[in-house]
Amino acid sequence: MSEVCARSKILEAAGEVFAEKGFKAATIREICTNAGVNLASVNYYYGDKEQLYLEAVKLSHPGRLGEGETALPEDIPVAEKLRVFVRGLLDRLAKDNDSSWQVRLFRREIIQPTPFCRETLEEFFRSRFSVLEKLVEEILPPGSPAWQRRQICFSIIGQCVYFRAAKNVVSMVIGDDEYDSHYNTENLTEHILRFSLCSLGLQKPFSLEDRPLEDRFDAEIGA
Amino acid sequence: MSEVCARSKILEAAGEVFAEKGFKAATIREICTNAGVNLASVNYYYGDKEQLYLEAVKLSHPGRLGEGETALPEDIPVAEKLRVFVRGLLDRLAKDNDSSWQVRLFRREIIQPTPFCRETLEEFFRSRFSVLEKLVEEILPPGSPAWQRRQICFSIIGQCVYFRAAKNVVSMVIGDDEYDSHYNTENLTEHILRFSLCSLGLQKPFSLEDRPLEDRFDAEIGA
DNA sequence: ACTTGTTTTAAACACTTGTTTGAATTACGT
DNA sequence: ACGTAATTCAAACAAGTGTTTAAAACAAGT
Repeated sequence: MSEVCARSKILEAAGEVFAEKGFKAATIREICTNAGVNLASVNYYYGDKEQLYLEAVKLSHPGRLGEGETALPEDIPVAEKLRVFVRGLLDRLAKDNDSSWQVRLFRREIIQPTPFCRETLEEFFRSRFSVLEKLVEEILPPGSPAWQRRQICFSIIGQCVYFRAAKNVVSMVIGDDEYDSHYNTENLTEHILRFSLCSLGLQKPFSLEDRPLEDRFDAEIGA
Repeated sequence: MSEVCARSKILEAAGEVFAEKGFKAATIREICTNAGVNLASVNYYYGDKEQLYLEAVKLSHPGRLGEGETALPEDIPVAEKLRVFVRGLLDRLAKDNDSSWQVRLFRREIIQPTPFCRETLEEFFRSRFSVLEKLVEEILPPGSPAWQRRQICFSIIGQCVYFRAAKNVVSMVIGDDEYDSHYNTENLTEHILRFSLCSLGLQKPFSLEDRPLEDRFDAEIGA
């Protein structure tokens, strides 16, 4: 198609294949075929497969992209900020994502980090996590311990990741119909947000009245 | 050590190696070496690698083991039942588990199912899920839609799976010290249980008083 | 002791993988 | 046009994989 040099053609094809199959299952032969270059070109331009993968992941880093999603709107209620965060994360993790390989490859690294680019990912995780942590800190009472705050953050993140990563398991249990109708990004955002806001006391719990009180609030847990 | 036939020696060694490295990365050569049998024995006794894996997974199925953890105690409050469920799941998913390869191999299949034994797993998932679903049904108001109930179930399961499966990410963000002190099975059980019970209205939310009310309950979400 | 069927063995096969090689081709400055 | 460097290419290499083979060793029945 485009008249670009072989080096970038390789990287483009490699990103696509790596995003599709992962590091191990992707083969240099397929990458070179798709790129329309000779088999030896990968080693000529990038040294070996591992360095090629690292270059691809570096290019997939959202910091390098102009997505600028790390900044949350300022002048909205904290619950709304949380919704933006949850939807953003779900979007990024969306399985049926026909977006660029950068997004898909980076999602791969989020869900199953390879040992090659640990530091590249670590920086991303920390920065994203701190956004959520500040958000939860706004909600929790001032005296709350930091470890508890972080556990809550991971509970929120965990739901997002699980719903996306375990699509197979979910649809295996509930069937494809219900999955299609209740597990798109919109549905999941609302559910996870509500589930989490209830815990945080910003929304009424799923079950409030119309239940007998004898077995309510009587689990001797925590405080 | 023990004087058993080659067939079972292979299965034993295979279970160990499969649990450690997964299907793809495990090699027949390593299995046979560990079992102390000839390389060709796997194909002689089991046909091929795939069938051997399937036999190992079948043997790892908790239904086949005498663990009998599917039955929850009857005469305890529903919140306690949920705790038993959560702890049981966390136990089964525990990363640093020096237990038998059966448990570790089955955990592997739970987190990353291989296409080989889909039906074997499907039965397990459904049965376990229905236990949790009945439990949640007890808590929710009678009119609640089924899809919502199931979403809640997956939110609970998702937390358990994520905290266990994403240990690398978690400790990468918060450091090993905090992980060791606040993310063992006991801590996680209490946290996930509380986070979930809050949502379900069986426990007071993390934040109730001592916060300004202006940004509380004002997210126009759900009902 | 001989036969028959089962198990074990070493070797090879067929295939895929990442990587290297050395010659052929191209690009480009002089 | 020439010469040098960069690039491309087909081919092979080396290591690893699951699998097959055919002969050897063994066990058991008669």
